[in-house]
Amino acid sequence: WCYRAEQKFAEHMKEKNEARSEFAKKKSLLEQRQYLPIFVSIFHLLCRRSIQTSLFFSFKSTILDGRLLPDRHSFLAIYRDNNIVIVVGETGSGKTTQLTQYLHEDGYTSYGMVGCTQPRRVAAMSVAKRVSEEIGSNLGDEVGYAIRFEDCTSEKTLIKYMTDGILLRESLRESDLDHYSAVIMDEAHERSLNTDVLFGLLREVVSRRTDLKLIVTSATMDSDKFAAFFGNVPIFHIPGRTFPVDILFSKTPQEDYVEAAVKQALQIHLSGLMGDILIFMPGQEDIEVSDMSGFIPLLVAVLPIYSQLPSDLQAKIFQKAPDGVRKCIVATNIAETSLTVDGIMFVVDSGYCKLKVFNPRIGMDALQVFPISQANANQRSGRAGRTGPGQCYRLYTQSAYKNEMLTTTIPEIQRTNLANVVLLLKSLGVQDLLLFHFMDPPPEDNMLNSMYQLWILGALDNTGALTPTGRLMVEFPLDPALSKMLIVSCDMCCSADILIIVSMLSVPAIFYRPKGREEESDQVREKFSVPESDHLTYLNVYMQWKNNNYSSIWCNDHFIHTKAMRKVREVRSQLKDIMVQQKMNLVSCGSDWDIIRKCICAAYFHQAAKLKGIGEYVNVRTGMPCHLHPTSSLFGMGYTPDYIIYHELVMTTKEYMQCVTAVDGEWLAELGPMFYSVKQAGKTEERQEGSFQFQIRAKKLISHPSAGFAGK
DNA sequence: TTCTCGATG
Repeated sequence: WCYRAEQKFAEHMKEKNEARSEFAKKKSLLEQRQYLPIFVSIFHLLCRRSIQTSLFFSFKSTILDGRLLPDRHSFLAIYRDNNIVIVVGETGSGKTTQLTQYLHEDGYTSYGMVGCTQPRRVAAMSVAKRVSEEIGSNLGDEVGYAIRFEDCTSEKTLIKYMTDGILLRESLRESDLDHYSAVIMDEAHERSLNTDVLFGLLREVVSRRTDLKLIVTSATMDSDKFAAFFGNVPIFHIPGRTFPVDILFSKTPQEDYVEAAVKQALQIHLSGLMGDILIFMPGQEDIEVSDMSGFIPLLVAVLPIYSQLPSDLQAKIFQKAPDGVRKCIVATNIAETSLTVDGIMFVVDSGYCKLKVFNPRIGMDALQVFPISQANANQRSGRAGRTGPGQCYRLYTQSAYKNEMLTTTIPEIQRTNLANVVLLLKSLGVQDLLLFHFMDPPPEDNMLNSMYQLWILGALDNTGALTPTGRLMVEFPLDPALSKMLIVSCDMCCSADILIIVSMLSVPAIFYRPKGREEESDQVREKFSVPESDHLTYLNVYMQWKNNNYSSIWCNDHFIHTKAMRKVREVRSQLKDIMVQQKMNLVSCGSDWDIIRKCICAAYFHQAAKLKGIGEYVNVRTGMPCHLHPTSSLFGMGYTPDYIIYHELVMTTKEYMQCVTAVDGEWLAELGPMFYSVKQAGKTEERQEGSFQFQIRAKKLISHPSAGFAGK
């Protein structure tokens, strides 16, 4: 009974509604709601302190009545007495759709909205749609949602679903969140960057506003930690409805996880058991390399899925395979949380994932393969138990799981560049960032480095306070250096052009390089190439796309991701609105591309490299060798400028600079005087014309500002 | 001469 209910409820999350379940057709929405575990089952309350009394009464009344009362009553009773509650809601418990409605039904929406945050946009949209149907109103009236680029709420809205990033932005405008009577932070156990910042902020807001209620959802394993962080608050457990999954560990460690995964999938297939297979791999490359050719005569549809895959190919994993054909989906961790495929009976888990880790000391990201955490492993195996009992084959030993894996993944806030977080907190008036209450504080090094970077960009002054430039930078949903570039471009009269470049840089992967057609796509890409700059190459691509009426056919013909370009246009339009609002003028410099390069230099002078040898560069400040990425316009051309700036430094197989632009040495000294000085070199034999030659040297900083504002 | 895990504003 339980299993069937879960199966049916899974239906409502599907984007396409044509296959509405019989359950959904027969039962009214109210009846469906009452089937949910959150409504009918007993809450297991691990209570603390004074909460015990109120819990006692609510359970007592349950028993007195002689039947199981819907435990929403005991939940609401506890909630009335506590400003913050942790809810452990397992998959299929109904917490996401029901908690908001309970609060609404209990009168909380009479003095403000009930807000519910989600880490992902699709979730915010689809849940809002479902809840508006349950309440019986049009989406956008009583129940609405807000995500970037789309605000589907009105003055009537009482229940608002949104991404956590939106709530964070709202707190900039209204730091006490006065519009809300209650906030539910859903999927908080995923610990997104925004969630972690909101944790610290909301903890303060609740202490200031005694009428604001907060619910934080968590996974079982970190509920105690969450409760402690918010001040020993009560924890509710709501059971879920999923099918049992057999977990099978590898007896010995696997050396080659790709090969092991393929073998395991074949073995499952030959076992004669029915059901689709989902394989978790760390990255796109492993997925493409996975040689499933042994499957072809055996009636298996091998389907790759990763975020960079064009959407028409992505859609294939949701299509029903022909009769008698088994689907074998090979996925990155996109299939862990972001998308759900029904009918998976077998999961094969490589035990690895790719993560970006930031090294503040050298300002470099590294994209590395790491063992997954136990939480990841459980999430992956759970994917086999959504529509029936399943099996999960883990390509690692039980001892590796127990002894080598972390219980949970290191939260993003501890492994990312914090410049944006620091800027946001500064603008929210947080004086001493090192004392800000993070659940898991980021490394101090990282915080100081981010403050330093903001000082370089002129967003913070010598005392660590926000400057007018910094205040303007916060307005943009961009990384600080990109905001800075946009602001500077107004004075340099190339804002319309920089606006496009900034928008292009805000979107991943413009160029598409399909397997088997690498050379062909490289040749097409070269046609867009501006020899001295990848930034200008991007501008060129956008202008040509615009001249071709933003055509998607044109994109396909030129190996350009249509989806990415559409997003560029959306971002551009949003940024333009903010510029208009901030009274920043929009002007193009036409074909004077030197101005554009100088403008880029004004915001990125801190990421400069100097030519050393043929096609080899070293970082001007650190002396560290770094390489042009083979996708760069400057790569392999005869043209090797003395100085370049880079947008990003990523360590993969080597230290690669991604997106570079040639700059004049004098610009570096002019725009980044805290780093560079111009030194007049003596005439040397090799140099002709006797002209001054400039040597840009990294200058030792006279005063390191972090010393000044570490404590303040 | 390489490849970008996943999300967000």
